[in-house]
Amino acid sequence: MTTATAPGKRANTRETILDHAYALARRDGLEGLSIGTLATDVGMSKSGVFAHFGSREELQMAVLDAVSRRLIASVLLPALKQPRGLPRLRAIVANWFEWAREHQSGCVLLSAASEYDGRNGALHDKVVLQQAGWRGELQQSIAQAMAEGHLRPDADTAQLAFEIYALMLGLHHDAGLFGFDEAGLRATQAFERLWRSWQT
Amino acid sequence: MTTATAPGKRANTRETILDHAYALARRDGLEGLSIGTLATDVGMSKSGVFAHFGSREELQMAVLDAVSRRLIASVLLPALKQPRGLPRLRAIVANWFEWAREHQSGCVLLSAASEYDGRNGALHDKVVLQQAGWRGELQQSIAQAMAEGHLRPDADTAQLAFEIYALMLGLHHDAGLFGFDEAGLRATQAFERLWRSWQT
DNA sequence: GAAATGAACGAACGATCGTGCTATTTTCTC
DNA sequence: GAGAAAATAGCACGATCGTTCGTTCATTTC
Repeated sequence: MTTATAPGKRANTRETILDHAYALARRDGLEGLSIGTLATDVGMSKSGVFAHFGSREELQMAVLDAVSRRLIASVLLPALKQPRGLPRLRAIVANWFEWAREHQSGCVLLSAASEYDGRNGALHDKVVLQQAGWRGELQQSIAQAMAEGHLRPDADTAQLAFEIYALMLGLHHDAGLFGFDEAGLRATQAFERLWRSWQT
Repeated sequence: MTTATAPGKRANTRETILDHAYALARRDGLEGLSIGTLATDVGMSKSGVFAHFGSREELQMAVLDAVSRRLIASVLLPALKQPRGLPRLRAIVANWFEWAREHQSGCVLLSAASEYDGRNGALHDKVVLQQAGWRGELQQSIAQAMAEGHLRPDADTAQLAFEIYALMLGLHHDAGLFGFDEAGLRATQAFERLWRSWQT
C-alpha cells in the first residue's frame, strides 16, 4: 500500500523552499539570499532548488509575493472583522504592531523597499507596486473612517496614510536597533496623539 | 618643477577611495559593496584598494564613519548658526530635508540600519551607536527648545525625537519609491502639525 | 511490464568574492 | 642622484556565486 504521493508534490516542496527562503531573507535581505545557502538550509541540492524557480530573480520575486500574502493574511484580513471606520483602522495598526513585534529584526518588505528603491528592474517594480497597494489599503480604510464620521471630514487620506506609515517605519527602525519594548511604547503614544488630532 | 606631492598622499587616496565607496554603497548598500567593483571604479587594483583598509569590514566601517561625518557637516553643524531652541531644531530638520533630497535613492546610514539591525558584529555595533548618537543630538536640541520656552515644558524629549525621526524615515521611504516631491510635501505638512502640537 | 513524466541530484562552468603574498613602481629623505 | 620607505600592482589561493547539463530514481500512464 504505497502512499500515493499527492499530486501537489511540486507546489508542496516549492512552498517549503519559500518558507526557508523567507526566513533567510529576513536576516540577510533579498539581495543577501543565495541559492546555495538556501539549498543547504532546505536540505536539497542547489540545482534541485534552482529548478523550482528558473532564476534567482524569480526566486526573489516569489519570496516577495509570499511575504506580501503573509502580511495581508496577518494584518489586513483579521481587521475586516472589525466594523468599518476607525475601529478597523485601529485594528490594522494593532495587527501591524504584532507583525512588527514578531519581525523585530527584519521585515522583508521593508528591507526590500530600501534595497530596491534606487534601482530598476522587475524587483524594483514589484516593490513599488506592493508599497503603493499597501498605502492604498490604508487610504481606503481612512476614507471609510471619514465617511463613518470617525475622522474629521477635512482630513487628507494620503496625508494621514503617510503619517501612519511613517510611524510604523519608526517603530520598525527603533525596534530593530534598540529593542521592541521602548519602540512600541513610543509608537503607541504617537498613534494616540495622531488619532486624537484627526478625530471628530 | 615637479609638484611636490603632499605628505598626506596616503590619506589623500584613501579619501578618494572612500568617495567612490560611498557612491557605490548608496546604490547597493554596505553589504553590496565589493572591493573588486570599487577598485575598478577608482581605477586601482584590487590589492591596492585592499591595502588601505586591511579587510572588507574595515572598509565598510570607514564608509560608515565617512557618511556620518558628512551628515554631521551637512545637517548638524550648519544648524548651529541658528539660535538655540526651536529655530535650531527646525534648521536641523530643514537641512535633513535637503540631505534626503540629494540622497533620494539611498542614504547609507539608513540602509545600513536595516542591513545590520538583526545581526551582531562590529558593523551592527557601530550602526547602533551612530543611530543612538544621532537620536541624542535630536533630544538635546529638543531639550534646549523646551528650556527656551519654545516647546511645551511637559514635552517628552525621547518621544518627540522618535516622532521626528519617524517622519524623516517616512520622507526617505516615500521619496525613494514614489519621488521626492510628493514625499516632501507630506513630510512638510506632518512636521508643521508636529510643531504646532508641541509648541507653547 | 514498458514507456513516459517529472523531481531532485551531482558535477562542472565561468565569474566574482575576500584575502594573502611578492614584485614593482612611486615617493620621501638625505 | 642614491638609498629607504611607502604605495600600488600582479598573481594566485580557496570559496562561493548563479547557472547549465546530463543522469538517476520514483511515480504515473499506457
